[in-house]
Amino acid sequence: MRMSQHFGQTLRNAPAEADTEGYRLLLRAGFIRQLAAGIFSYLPLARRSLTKIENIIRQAMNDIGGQEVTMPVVHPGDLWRETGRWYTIGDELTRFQDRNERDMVLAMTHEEVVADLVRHEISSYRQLPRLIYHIQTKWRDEPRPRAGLIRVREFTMKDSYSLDQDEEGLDKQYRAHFQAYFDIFHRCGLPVIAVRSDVGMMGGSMAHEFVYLNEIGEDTLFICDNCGYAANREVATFNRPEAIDEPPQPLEKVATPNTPTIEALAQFLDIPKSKTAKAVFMMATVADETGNHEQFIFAVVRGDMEVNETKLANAVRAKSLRPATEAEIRAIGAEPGYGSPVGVHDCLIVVDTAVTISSNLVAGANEAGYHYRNVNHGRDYEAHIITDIVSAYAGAPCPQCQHSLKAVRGVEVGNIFKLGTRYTEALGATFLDKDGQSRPVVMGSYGVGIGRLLACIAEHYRDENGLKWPITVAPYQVHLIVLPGDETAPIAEKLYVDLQAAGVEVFYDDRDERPGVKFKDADLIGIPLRLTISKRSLEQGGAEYKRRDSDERSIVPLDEVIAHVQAEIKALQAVIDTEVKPVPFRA
RNA sequence: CGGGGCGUGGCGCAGUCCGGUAGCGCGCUUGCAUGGGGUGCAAGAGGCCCCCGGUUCGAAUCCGGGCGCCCCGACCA
Repeated sequence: MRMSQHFGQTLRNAPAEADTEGYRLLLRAGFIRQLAAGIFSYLPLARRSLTKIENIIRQAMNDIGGQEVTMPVVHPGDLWRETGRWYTIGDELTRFQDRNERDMVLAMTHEEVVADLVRHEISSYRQLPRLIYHIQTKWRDEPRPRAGLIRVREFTMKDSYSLDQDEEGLDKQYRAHFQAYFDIFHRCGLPVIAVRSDVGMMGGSMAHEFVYLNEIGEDTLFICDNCGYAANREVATFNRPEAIDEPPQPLEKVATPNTPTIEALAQFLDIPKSKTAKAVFMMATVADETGNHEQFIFAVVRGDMEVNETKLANAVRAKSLRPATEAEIRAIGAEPGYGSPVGVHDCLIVVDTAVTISSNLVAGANEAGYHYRNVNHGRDYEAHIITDIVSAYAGAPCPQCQHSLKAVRGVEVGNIFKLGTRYTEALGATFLDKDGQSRPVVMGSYGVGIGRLLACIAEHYRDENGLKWPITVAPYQVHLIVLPGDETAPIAEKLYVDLQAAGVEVFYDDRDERPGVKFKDADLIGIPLRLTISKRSLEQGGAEYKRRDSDERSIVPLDEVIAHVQAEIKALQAVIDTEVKPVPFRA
């Protein structure tokens, strides 16, 4: 492409809304433009990089047996009613009516359509396993888009769906994706880690996220530097301290004026927070045959720990949780700020395991200004559910090796889910097995956010002058600059033509601009290799060659330029290839 | 949904408190000079001051209502 013909310009000043550096550079270099909150246009440079990313993904998917399809962006609402998600998903699912007043939705994901296809196309075990995928626009009306391309409302995603007879087949395809995803991200030059994650609104039995570790991310992860344990905050566990073998003491009511918080209580009684039990009151929305209803949840955790709402919601199979009101708290016999499970009624008591192995805790007396000393689970109250409902924290002991966990931020660029039969059962997508038995197809779903991946690469490969694309995803391979001089123009023109004829992707700056402008733009756009034809370079015997990631410049004789460039591209590619290697599966 | 900020040529901003001819830098156009790190000089083009209503002789500025964008939180396959 001749830069004189190129659509899109570089900017000296980035628009004010750009807050992360990678986003600023993508705007300044003319890759993307924002149309509305969380809605972007991709200009030619970005489009070329996206196409390369997509093709890397296509190859990886095809390599594990994937077949590309395209599924619609607009779905009938009835299909989403059949799986129940019409009712369970809130405003992030955009609904509208067509001219005949039929309910429609904008696709935020495609499980429904896949299951619908499956029920029409798959009838026999002979047609399984299968893997289909597509690269398609999705719409999620996020409450708060942010950080440029990291969290958007309209986005392109590769999503694949595995179809199997049984769990065993699913596991095989799941593991194939696990490796394929590492291959994809490594070919794009992006370092990622895989972490266990919550299955969330997708439902299912196992899920991993692929995370690019960076402060701009909005996922909090807990990782162990010692053994490699890594998990999303939503599911991260840690090793509970050993039970303190302390004989139960008699229950004792004590006056504790003005101590509605654990902080104040521990200070007032001069005890560590770990010797207290904290009551957290939530209202859970639970669905059963009769529809949705609310259930009061009385969660008990040790005073030094925090309730993890995802874990709690999973423990009680709630669709959603909200804090209980003071009136609701009093209605079960508790008192805000002084609550304990001792003597409450009409609620589901969920107790964290750390509480059940601790004895003689201080807990509320369900009366303002009073607490009980020596509260013991099993003697003073019974839990309905005992499980892990607290968040891991920085410094907590690793569940695998006891080493101290570290909290880090990251961006989720991909995920893999074992869905099971949730969607196929709901839609009646069944097949006949060898024995003639009708069984639901077992599904997995696997996503990669394409734009988000581009944004992460931009964030990772940059310096103070601009972007520095890895060769595999760079919009062009070579940035050719021509500077004024008697012979420079015809030589550069010929080089431009010859490089392209040799299969090299060239971005040719043929504009009438000052040298400084051209060099600044080249650095900003970040194409990996740069060639300059100038009076000076010709005097020195050829073209000046420079890599974006190095300050070294060299002169390459004109008749060797093409071979040199091809060799350099190959060398850069080889560096990427060494990163693409098997990664052991961690469940 | 709660809290905060912002909305003025393409981009970045000043002007708003205290109402009186709409400004600056960058970019853009033209010319001359320059020609290896966003060059210099000169002359230009370009604005429903987010929208609607109100107050006023007069509103970018004051008042009311809306919309949009950004940040923090809530939320988030």
